[in-house]
Amino acid sequence: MKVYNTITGQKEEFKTQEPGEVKMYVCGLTVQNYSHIGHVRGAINYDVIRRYLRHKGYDVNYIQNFTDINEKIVKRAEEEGMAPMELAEKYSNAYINDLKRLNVEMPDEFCRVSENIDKIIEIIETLISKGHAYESEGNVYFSVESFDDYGKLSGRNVDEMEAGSRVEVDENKKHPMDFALWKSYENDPTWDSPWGKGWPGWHIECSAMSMKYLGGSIDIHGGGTDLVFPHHENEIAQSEAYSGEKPFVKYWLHNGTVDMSGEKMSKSIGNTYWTKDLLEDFSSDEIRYYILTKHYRSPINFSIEELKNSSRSLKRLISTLGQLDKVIDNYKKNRDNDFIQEDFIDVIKSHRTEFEEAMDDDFNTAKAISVLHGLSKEINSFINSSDFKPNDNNIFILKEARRLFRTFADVLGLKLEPDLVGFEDREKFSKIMEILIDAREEARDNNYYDLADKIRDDLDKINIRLKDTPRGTTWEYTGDERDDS
RNA sequence: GGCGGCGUCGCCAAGUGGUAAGGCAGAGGACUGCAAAUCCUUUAUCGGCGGUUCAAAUCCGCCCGCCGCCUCCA
Repeated sequence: MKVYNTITGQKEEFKTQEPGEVKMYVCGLTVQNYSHIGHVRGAINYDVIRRYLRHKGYDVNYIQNFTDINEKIVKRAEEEGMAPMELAEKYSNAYINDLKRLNVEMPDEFCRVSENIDKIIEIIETLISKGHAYESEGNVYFSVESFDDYGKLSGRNVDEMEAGSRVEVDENKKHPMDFALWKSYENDPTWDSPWGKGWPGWHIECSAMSMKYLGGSIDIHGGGTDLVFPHHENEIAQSEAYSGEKPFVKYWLHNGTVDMSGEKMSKSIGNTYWTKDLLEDFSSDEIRYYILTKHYRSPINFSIEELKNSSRSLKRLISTLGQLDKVIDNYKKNRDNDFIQEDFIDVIKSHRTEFEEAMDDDFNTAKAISVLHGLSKEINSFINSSDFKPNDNNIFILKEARRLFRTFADVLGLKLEPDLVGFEDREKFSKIMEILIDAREEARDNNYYDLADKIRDDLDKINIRLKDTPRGTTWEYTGDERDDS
């Protein structure tokens, strides 16, 4: 398995420090507002990476943080008229809810800055005693000049950067690139520290928490590409200066951002798509599928139009699985085993290999999904071929195919279930459909096509589509048809 | 100005040296009472120019266009 490592700029063979175990830390978000499609894109990318690592047999320990205290949270709390910690609680819960609705598995642990102040203080104290940090007016700064490797992740050189060219340099800093480990702050919420009341700087939290929850050196550290500098660069500096252990992180993974019509989506531009709103109109499968048909490192130029387009592609997979279920579930014991297509087993096996090869190559979900489409086509051909007969052998083969299909879907976190909104009592509903289909069958047998077509057309209007197949009529709920206008 | 990325069929998108995956949309055909679904067939030489090579979308150089980071950001 190969993984693209930001720090080397290359795909590297993936080897964990402890055989069979992966220590993975992903930067979460500052819980100051609802999550948007960009946040969730990362969450889905890392969710799939985690699922795939587990599929490969790794035991994955996955930690994600919440930044629950900083200037922005305080500001937002004022706007919403609540206490900062209350606001953080509100939006972290909202985020967790978004993740659940998107079928994103929960991390093994969510860690919060506010709960780890002790560890942060301990690290800062050590950094000061080692000469990597200094205190000034109640603030503590990390000295970038004290750390020779500074810039190794983002490929920057301290001297060449125009620090302060766009932002005023804090006069307490010895070097313009120095960054805060501890910030002096008077009003609540604050924590006591050897340097007075205040709170941690932004970058130190991830160093502290990844070390505390996962141990010294970790295998995978993920986040958006917009975190490479300065956040992750600073994390490396702090962590390695603190522990003396290198590397702090073995593989740095960065997912691309979600842009809006060529512009980066951001709150300041106001072109944000909130996750909760998207979930009103699209299923978790539709959102995940859309995201996963693009490589995790590529930027996504988001548009509703494209999301709809990719939904049509997703439907194809759902439909295949639906057919598979029907053929298998309707099968009744049968001794007629003369049609056996042994080589279909090989077809299934080769798709398994292809899928894994795609995922082994830096989690190429786009390619993996195309393998799924290939398998879908094979299954459809098999089931719909004129000489297909559901007998013991063929049903056995189809069950294998279904199992593989499901396995792939699970790795991608796709449910591939038909949209049944409004049909909660499905069993009863199915019986009603049977009655309708029978009645229409009879109409057709007697050449009452007008009536038969009326039944079909009327059902279509309420998003139920009938399909006349060689083995009888089936129905499916097509979901709310969305206008493309 | 510095660092990084991108430009592949109408649209989305894989593909990092061996002669262009897949999906959507389109066209033709099979199936159907007609449909739908499904299946089959069909549509590109890879932003431009030059170079390296037996061989390049893939490597190198230059140019054009777009974007991200350098400030909080997933």
